[in-house]
Amino acid sequence: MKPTLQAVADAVGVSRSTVSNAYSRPDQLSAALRERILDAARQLGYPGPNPTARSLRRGFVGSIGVLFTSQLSYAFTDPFAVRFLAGVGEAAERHGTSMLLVPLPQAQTDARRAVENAAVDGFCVYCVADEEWALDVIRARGLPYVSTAPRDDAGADERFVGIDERAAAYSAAAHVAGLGHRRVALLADAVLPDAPAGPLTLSGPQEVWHPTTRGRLTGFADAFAEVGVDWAGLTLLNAPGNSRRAAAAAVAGLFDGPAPPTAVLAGSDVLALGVLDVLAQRSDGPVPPVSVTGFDDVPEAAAAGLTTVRQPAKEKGRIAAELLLDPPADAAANHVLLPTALVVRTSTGPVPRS
Amino acid sequence: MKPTLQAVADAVGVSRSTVSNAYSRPDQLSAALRERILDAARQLGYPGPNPTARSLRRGFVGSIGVLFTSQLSYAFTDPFAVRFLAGVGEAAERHGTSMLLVPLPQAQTDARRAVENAAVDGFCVYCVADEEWALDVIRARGLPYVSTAPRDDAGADERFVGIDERAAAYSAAAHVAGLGHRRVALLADAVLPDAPAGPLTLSGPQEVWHPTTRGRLTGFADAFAEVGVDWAGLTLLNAPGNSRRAAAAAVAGLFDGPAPPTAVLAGSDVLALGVLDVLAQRSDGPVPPVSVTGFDDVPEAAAAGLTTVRQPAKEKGRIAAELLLDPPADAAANHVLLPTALVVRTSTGPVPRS
DNA sequence: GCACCCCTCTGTATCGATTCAGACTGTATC
DNA sequence: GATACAGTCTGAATCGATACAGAGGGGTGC
Repeated sequence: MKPTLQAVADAVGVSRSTVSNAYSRPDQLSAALRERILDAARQLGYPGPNPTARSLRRGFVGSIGVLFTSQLSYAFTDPFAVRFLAGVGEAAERHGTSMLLVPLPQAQTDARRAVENAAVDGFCVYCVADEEWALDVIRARGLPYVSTAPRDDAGADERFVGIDERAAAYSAAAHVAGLGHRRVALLADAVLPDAPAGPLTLSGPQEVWHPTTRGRLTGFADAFAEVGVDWAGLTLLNAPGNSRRAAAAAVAGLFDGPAPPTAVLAGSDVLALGVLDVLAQRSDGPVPPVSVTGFDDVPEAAAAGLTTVRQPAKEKGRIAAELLLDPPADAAANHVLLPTALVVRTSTGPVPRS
Repeated sequence: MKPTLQAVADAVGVSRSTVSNAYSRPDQLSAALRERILDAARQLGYPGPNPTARSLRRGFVGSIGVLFTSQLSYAFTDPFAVRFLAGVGEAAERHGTSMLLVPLPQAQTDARRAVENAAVDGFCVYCVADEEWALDVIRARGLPYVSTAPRDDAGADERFVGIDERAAAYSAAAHVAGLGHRRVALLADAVLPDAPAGPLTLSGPQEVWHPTTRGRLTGFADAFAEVGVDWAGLTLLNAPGNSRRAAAAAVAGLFDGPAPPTAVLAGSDVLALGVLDVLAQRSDGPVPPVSVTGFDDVPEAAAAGLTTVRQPAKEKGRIAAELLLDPPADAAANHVLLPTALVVRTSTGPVPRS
């Protein structure tokens, strides 16, 4: 039987309240008595107030949840997610708050249950898929949250940190279009739920499922529309799972046709790197170079010479947590749009003369 | 006022127990009543049993803590730590358990408090510094834990997952020694607490502070002792913080003397990569190449051509969590030693003839 | 000398659930 | 027809703390 606060109280001969105060409100009792209590606690092996009981009574937990709407293990595989987590961790650390990483089971019901059961004071929702149901649960629990994906029906007061996905993507596509590319493939994760890796036909970017992906593809499309390439003229590829492997699977056979694309615009660096992997392995004779762009500017991108759109990953995490832990009084400040920048490296170049 | 379980009970006209059972033990009531209760709950906006209250009564929380005895943000910066976390996450996911990342404040007292206050069922202790005090707290709380650093006074039944640090380090050093190197520098983190970056004099590896570092340096020393280079003949460098920058600071000026080392053995890949950074920038005329080895075989190591000792990072995390969540009946199986392998790449070579 | 206040400490109510022994009903067993 | 038993549901006890009003004693101001 582990000693309780009551046991310490009995040992010292004071009331339970006083022992509690010795731990949580030292100013409420004399220093001498406090020392006696702490000594007795040490003697008894009392490890301090039970965190769970304390949370129940106090009404808060002292930790924030980070929700990935996908495998938790994914979070550590994706370099962008890792940097995001680093930012969250930094802010949490500063506030003396812990981070709870909540894995979501595959089954919808269990996943719901997981969000319902998480002992946290709020959530940073990092969306890699549809998250509406999760937000419903969080709202029902009356917990605050910060979202990182644009949502169509977001209330004005809803806390959000993100970027202008469309404009950011536009900048990359405009760069590629400016280099003369007209036969172009767009590669992205979560274009449609449950679609396999490979080509996909949609009547327009507005049909794209995931809001982040939708924003980026819209930006790509807009830039090419301006140079006379409409949506139907672009090749759309789905790469479910946002991994190098998924990218490789998605572009399989892409360059073997009679008029292969001269550029691939990817919705993330990870996908772009996957494409570069594939291109690097195509050493079957002299092939005209293919331009590739990514998105995020993860650390690996620089080494690979990848042209990409930089967004401040760590900053995003930091601000998300900050918005949760220390919300600004001004409601407008709850909606943060971060800057992005096109980073041109060696993976893009002019269209080769064929 | 958020609805409680009692409110739902009142609405339906049943006892609190029955509502509780509707959520936690569906077999304890008729399906019809259960539906009525769940409906009422939905109507009232009751989000399910309060996790904290549930944990208090049930006696467990459903999450495990991961303790880094350093800045939490470090955990996401160090590629080895990230892979370790990925492993923990994988196991946690499989067990439907959440992971709580606990940031430790600088101040000793606050750090103690943080471990005392973490609402978890057990700890994976990832040590980057002295952790004895943390283990004391955890034991006082009566919580199970898994350690990943060798401890001298570890009980036989103490759960542990790690590698044979000495033997692993020995293999790297023997390789370098076999290449003919005799003027060698050893570079490591946490050689002594609070020591600045740079050279350090110790009478032997047994004086090294951190047990992991101690094991590795002992292995290095053993290999060189066998070829006639004793401890005093080796240059010891401290790189506090285990970062590329720390490595760069530690080796500053190292190669400018009359008889610079021809090889640097680092206690981690991150440090080794820092050394390679420095060497790459020394383009001041033709310098004889310096052999460098790392430790861990993080993803970046391969790209850099770094000779290193591979240890299964993700596996380590996975097994640590597994040991915690599903301890083997056999006490001996609580002590897991993982295999390591020397991976020879291009960063090591024979001593240049001068 | 009285009123007032501050400093310490106590006692009770409360946070929101789960547990478990039992009450009650209806059905199967012999 | 009595006994046993399975299936449902209830009530009180309990998990381990914190909050808050207030009691009691000593000091201060006037």
